[in-house]
Amino acid sequence: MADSPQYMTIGTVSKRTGCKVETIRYYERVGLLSAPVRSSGGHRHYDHDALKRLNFILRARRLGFTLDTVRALLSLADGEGESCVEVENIAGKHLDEVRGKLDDLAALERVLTDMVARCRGGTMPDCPLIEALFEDDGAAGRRGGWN
Amino acid sequence: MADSPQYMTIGTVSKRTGCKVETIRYYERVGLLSAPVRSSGGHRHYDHDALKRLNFILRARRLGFTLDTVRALLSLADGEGESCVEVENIAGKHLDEVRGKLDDLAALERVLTDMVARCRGGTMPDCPLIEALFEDDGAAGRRGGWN
DNA sequence: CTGGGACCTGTAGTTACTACAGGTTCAAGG
DNA sequence: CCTTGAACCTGTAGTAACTACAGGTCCCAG
Repeated sequence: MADSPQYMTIGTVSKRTGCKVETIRYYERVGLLSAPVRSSGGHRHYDHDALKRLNFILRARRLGFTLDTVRALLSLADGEGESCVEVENIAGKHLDEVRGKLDDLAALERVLTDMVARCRGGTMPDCPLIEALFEDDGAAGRRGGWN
Repeated sequence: MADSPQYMTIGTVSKRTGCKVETIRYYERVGLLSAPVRSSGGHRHYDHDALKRLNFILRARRLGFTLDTVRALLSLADGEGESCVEVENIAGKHLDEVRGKLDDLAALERVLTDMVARCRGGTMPDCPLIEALFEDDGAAGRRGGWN
C-alpha cells in the first residue's frame, strides 16, 4: 500500500468528481473547501479528504441545497454533537421548499398544457395563447418567484 | 368618460401591476418596454397600452418564460402573421422543460423525504443524513443543473 | 412657496458559477 | 539536460433577472 501518489492535482480531482476545475477553485475562494497545500511552484495538491469533502458538496448541491446551506451542513458535519437535530431542521425546511416548488411547477404545467392545447386548435391570426397572456386577468401561474 | 388622467406615473403602474418600480425601469432598459413619454421634468408617463404590455410580461414570467423568450413572444404578438405556430413551438418547448424540471424535483423530493425520515430516527452523533452525503456513492439526485 | 414623498440616473450587489487573458510550472520525450 | 506543450496559476468580467443603494431633482398639497 504505497504506490499511488499521495496527492492529486486539481485536474485529477476534477476528473474524479466531475466538478470543473474553475468550480473547485471557486469553492475554495468562497470557503467551502480549505486551501490545499501547494507545490513549490504553486500548484494545488489535494488529498483524499478534500475529495470526500468536494463529493459531499456536489451531492448536497445536486439535492438543491444552496451554497450557504451546504456551508452550514459542512460545519455541522465537522463540528461534533447536536448535529442530527439541526441537520433534520435544515433538510426539512429545504424539503418544504422543494414541495412548494413542486406544487407551483405542477400548476404551471397544467396551465401551459392547456394553453398549448388551445393554441393547437387555433388558426393563424389572434393566437389564443398570446390572447391569454394579454387577458385582463388569467389564472396564469400562482405565487411569484420563478428564478 | 373623461375624468381619470390620461397617463400614469411609474408608481401608479407599479401599484396596479404589482411590479416594482425598479423592475419596470429595468424592463425598459433591456428593451421589453418601450421608453414612455416624459414630463417636462423627466418623469415617465405611461398609457394603458404600456400597462397591458407590462401585464403580459409579468404573466409570461409567472409561467416561467425567460426574458429572452418573453421578448420573442412580444415580437410575435406585435408583428403580424405566422404567430400561432411559432408561439406553439416556443410554449411547447418550454412545457417540455417544465416537465423535465418537474420530474427532477419529484425525484429530489423522494430522496429528501427518505433522508429526513432516516434522520428522524437517528440519535445525535453520526447523523444518517450527513453520512448519506458523505457516502462513496449515494443515489442523491439525478441529472445536474439545479440553479 | 415650501416640505417631503415620488421620481431620476448610474452603479454595485445578489447566486453559483463560467470564461476568458496573460502568464508560470510540470513532466514526458528526445 | 533541455524542450515543448498541456496543465496550472491569478485576477477580472460575464451570465440571468433583478434589487438596492447613493446622491440628486421634481411635483404638488397645504
